[in-house]
Amino acid sequence: MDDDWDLHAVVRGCATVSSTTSTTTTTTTSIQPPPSSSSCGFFSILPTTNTQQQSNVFSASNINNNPFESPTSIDKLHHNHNLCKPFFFKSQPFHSFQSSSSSSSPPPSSSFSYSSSSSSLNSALTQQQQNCNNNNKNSHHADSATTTPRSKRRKNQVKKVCQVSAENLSSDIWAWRKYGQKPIKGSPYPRGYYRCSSSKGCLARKQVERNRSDPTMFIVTFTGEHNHPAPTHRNSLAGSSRQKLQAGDTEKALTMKPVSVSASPSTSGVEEEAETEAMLPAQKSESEEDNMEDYLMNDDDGGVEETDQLGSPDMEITDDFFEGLDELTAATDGDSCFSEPFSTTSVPSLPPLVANSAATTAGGS
DNA sequence: CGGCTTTGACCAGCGC
DNA sequence: GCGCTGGTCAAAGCCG
Repeated sequence: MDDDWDLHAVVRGCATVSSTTSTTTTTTTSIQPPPSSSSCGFFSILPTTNTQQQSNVFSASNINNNPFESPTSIDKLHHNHNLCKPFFFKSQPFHSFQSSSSSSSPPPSSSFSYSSSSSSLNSALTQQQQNCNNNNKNSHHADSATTTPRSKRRKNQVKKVCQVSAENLSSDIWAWRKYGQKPIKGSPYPRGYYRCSSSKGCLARKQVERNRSDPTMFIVTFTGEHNHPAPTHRNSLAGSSRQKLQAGDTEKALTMKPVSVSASPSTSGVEEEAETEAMLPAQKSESEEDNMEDYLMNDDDGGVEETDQLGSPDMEITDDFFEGLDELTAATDGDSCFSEPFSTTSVPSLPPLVANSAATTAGGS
């Protein structure tokens, strides 16, 4: 009831990008087909360095597609980067930044970090780090978290937090279904809860929340792993559910401000809009698939992109962002995740995928 | 008809 | 042990 914006829409599409924010602005204008070459993955998981061990920070910059991709990709990542694969993130062009001092330099785009419960991020981070390590070693990492039937705020639960822009949000290849929304204390924006709808048994979940400081950006938290391969093709039905927003809406959405928690639910604007923007109906369609495939292919092939690509222009992370994340990342402090300043200036362009990412994934089969 | 969104209520974790 | 808050479930409604 109080929610101002509905995350759902956004989520649907973008699941992958987790971070928070995306710049809506960009979104609208900047939705372009991704250069195949750029291909980037969606997120890049970077192992933070040292001190932090592995609090992996993921930054989603642009996004494209899926955070969790097929295992293959992951493997590559692993081999190459030792990324944590807790969620099967695919690498995408994100910037990863580490935050050294919590808020020192804001990363340009989105950042990804593992965190456990929001309240105990610190511990969580620690654990996460451990998990990451384990994950790297075993690759099962997420199981524990995932398997948990209903894990409500678990300190140990492994979560990945990222900031994504609306664009990124929509770029997710996975299909997400919204199962809840709640107003969060301290935040004018409600948090949307999504679960992977690609597969019934999939434990992957995602939480989308707007950055308080920067409403244009979204904080996405991933929990659990996908127990199925990433959808290569999107179903028309999948996620299709309701996209009413159109370009015009988008603007509105963007315009939306963090109202007090009592905004009307239906507004759902932001997300939807974001999505909408991302996915222009016209663009979506087959081409999207093609692009997606290309994307994926590139990712797989290149694999490397994750790290460098990034160009994620969309995501600009500023102090504001951090401030907002502060709470979330408080724990990260040193570790963290958000630190490197990337220059996200150039946004690669979202693949058409983004457009419907929502549906995207799901269908596959 | 199937799937998704929305919303209220319930349950459980966490901090004090 | 209590209260608060978050996370999930389930029912109703809507849309393609």
